[in-house]
Amino acid sequence: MSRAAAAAARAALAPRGVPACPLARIASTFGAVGRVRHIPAMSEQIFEGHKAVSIARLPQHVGQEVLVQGWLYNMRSKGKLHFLQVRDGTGIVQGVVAKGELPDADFEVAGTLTQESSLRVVGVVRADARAPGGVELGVRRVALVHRSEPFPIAPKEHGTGFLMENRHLWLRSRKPSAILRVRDEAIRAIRDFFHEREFLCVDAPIFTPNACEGTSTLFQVKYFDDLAYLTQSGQLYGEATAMAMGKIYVFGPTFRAEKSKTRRHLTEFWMIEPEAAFYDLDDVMVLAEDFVSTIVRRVLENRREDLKILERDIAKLEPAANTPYPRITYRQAAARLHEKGVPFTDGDDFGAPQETAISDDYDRPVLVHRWPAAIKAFYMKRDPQDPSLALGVDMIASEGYGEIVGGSQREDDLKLLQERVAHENLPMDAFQWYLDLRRFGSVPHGGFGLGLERTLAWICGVEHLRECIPFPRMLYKIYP
RNA sequence: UCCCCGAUAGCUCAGUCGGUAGAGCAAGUGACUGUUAAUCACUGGGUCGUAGGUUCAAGUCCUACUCGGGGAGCCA
Repeated sequence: MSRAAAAAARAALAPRGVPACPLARIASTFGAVGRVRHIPAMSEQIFEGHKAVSIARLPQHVGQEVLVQGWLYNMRSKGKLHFLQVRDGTGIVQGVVAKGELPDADFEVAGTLTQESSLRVVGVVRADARAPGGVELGVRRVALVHRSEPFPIAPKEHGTGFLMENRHLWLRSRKPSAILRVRDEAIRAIRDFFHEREFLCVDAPIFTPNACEGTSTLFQVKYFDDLAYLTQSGQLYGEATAMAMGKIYVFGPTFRAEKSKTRRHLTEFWMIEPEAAFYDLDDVMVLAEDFVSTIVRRVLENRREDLKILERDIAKLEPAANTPYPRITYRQAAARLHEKGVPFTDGDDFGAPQETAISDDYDRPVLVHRWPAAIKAFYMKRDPQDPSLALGVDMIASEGYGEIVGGSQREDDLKLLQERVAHENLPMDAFQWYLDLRRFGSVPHGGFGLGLERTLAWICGVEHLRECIPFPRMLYKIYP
């Protein structure tokens, strides 16, 4: 179909009173689409002749009479006026219900609405400087879909324990909704980032026959007549796939059964693990800073309103949208800790206080590389300049949010890797397939893992990791 | 596994020296044509986490347990 013919077809199909090309609006919201080769059938919801419009897109419909479908977030009444705060997941808009401007029966219904009642509202979109979102709705019809029972979460202060017990309902509130939208943006930024750089999305298994790194406590499950574990990392499988496809990433859930009871831990979280053949440690570090800065940039570009709802100090986030990120060695970091008087024993891993002290020196995340091999995983390659060091790198987020990336160049020599497996008392048989990767065309390679929820907690500036996933799984907590 | 803190109305909390249970908000009713967590008036609302102990008397003191929160270790 020629471009002109496509335009004509679009014009013919476009409903009255809306712009001729709905795809143009989608393109502007979701990023550029290529040449439009066909016009998809879009699901449209009509009520009494009015087309449903999401609250986020109301500013594009000023002057039009539209349908909004959603839930009552809050209501205030003033005499013969009702102010309905209606939410639909994309935003909140105020509907002004004035007696005389709609059927009396609808006015009466509006007056008796309870919080979180579901409803359809038809009204005229009008720009109003007093409205927080810039527009409000002059209501012409109110149709109750379901009258809500008293809603447990009043627009008031609540404790985190109570809110988490009602997580299925709390998701409807402003802050959780904003975080879910930022999460969606970050996930799409991640997929776009890797696609643009020719990394293929592959999936690693969730059931695994053995502990990947042999260290963490894992969830045990019955696997027919055997035992299996829920994966703690897709990395080893990622390495195998990278030897097949060159550059890949694994994006999936990860499970840890450790009894960590802090705001920085979940038992189920999402991890993104790129792995690339022919990458050395420097390549891994460049990739990591490029990656994290891209996620930050995308959220700043497309989800600024949500960051405002979250009261995020954007000035503190903006430097992280630019590369390069500072890089220091473990030894330099250790020296700096001593300089600052932070308690620390050389050779140890960093705990939360050490991470915070290191990151406080910079306005963006910092990469700490070349760690003592003794405290790092068996698969990390030794530094040829100093075999006591592993070619590993951690990225520590700013403002005390801690480690968000852990990565390394992998050991690609069969003999050395076998020695490491033996030294760590790992089951050699279970690792034969992994060792095969060093038998058949072994190459230098590396990658890292990024914890999605920790990254989101930092970007959103929220205190608790559990707020960054719709239904968090934590120590002893699995409801709702 | 260890350390610290907490549990009183639907929610957030106060409750003095041990002496018969309080507030704000929410809910219900009513008033008000520009409210932004509206305001005002009235109304209803309690097995003080559970079990035991001390005492004439326990929300309050003691012990154990349960649940929740924070942290250490471990990790992303």
